[in-house]
Amino acid sequence: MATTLQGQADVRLWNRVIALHARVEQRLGTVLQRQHGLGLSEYRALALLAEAPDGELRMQDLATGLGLNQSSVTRLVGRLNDAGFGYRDLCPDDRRGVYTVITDAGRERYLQARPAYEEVLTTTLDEAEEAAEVLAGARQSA
Amino acid sequence: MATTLQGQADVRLWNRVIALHARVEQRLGTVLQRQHGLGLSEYRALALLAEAPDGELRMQDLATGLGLNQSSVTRLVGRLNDAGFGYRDLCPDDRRGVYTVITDAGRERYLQARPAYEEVLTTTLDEAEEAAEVLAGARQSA
DNA sequence: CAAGTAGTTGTATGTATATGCAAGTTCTTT
DNA sequence: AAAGAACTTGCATATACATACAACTACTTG
Repeated sequence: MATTLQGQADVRLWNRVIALHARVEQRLGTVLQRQHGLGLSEYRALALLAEAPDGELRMQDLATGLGLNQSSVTRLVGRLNDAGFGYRDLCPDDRRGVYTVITDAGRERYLQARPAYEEVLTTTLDEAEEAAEVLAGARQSA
Repeated sequence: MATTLQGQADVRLWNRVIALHARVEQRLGTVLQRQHGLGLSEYRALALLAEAPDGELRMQDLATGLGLNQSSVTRLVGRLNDAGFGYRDLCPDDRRGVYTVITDAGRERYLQARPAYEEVLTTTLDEAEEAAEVLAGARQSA
């Protein structure tokens, strides 16, 4: 129950991960929203779908792939639907299952947004020299 | 505007950071909430306050320290207030400023929760062998 | 074998909440 | 007096948790 040395080292390490994560995600979100009208989760869902075979995934797979709740994915896919970036399709062999399929418009928007995403990411990681340190991981060495 | 090699490498790296972040934060949040009745942001705010000189910080400093918005901090501090873990105090030299001061109850709850926080963190990082990889940072080497 | 029953899995919906953005208020500084 | 800073408040929204429902699976019982 006492706080261990390893524990405290992990806390410090994790604090830096959190800070880096917050900064990067915030910037990515802002740029995607302002320049491409896409939320971060929506962008990532499109990315997963675009790279999936036949451009379709089941809700569950999207959920785990995005690190989101199943209910969150239901709503996320709803938004993609409303925006015309995807549509639902029934699973023929398991009628409980639902596929989300990316549309051409979805693919197009994804491809339009991708360069901005990558650029912001690279820039921000470069900028945070700390990133090198953090990712260099002082963990095992503690 | 094209997607660069560095860009794609960064995307893959970042995807792993995101996944690790989601897993760790989710577990930390669950344990703190269930076992200690504390949200993750509240716990971290208490941690910052507990370690600050005189146990007090200005809203701004809390905001940047937590990676949160000013408005979010206003409400977060409101919750700490309601829970009896902190209170507001006016800044004598700049009457726009507001200090949030941690109470004894706040310190106590923080100290109670800390071992769980550290243990979950260490366990989850250990568990994710991937973490070693991720934190080993394949960034510059790409 | 057919039909019913129990338990599990895949999604969707109701509801609560934490967060962000934009605008407003009070104080400071130049 | 004007500009800016620190905080608060109104509002919108994305997310999580609990719950509900439909479909599938495995047994049991007639």
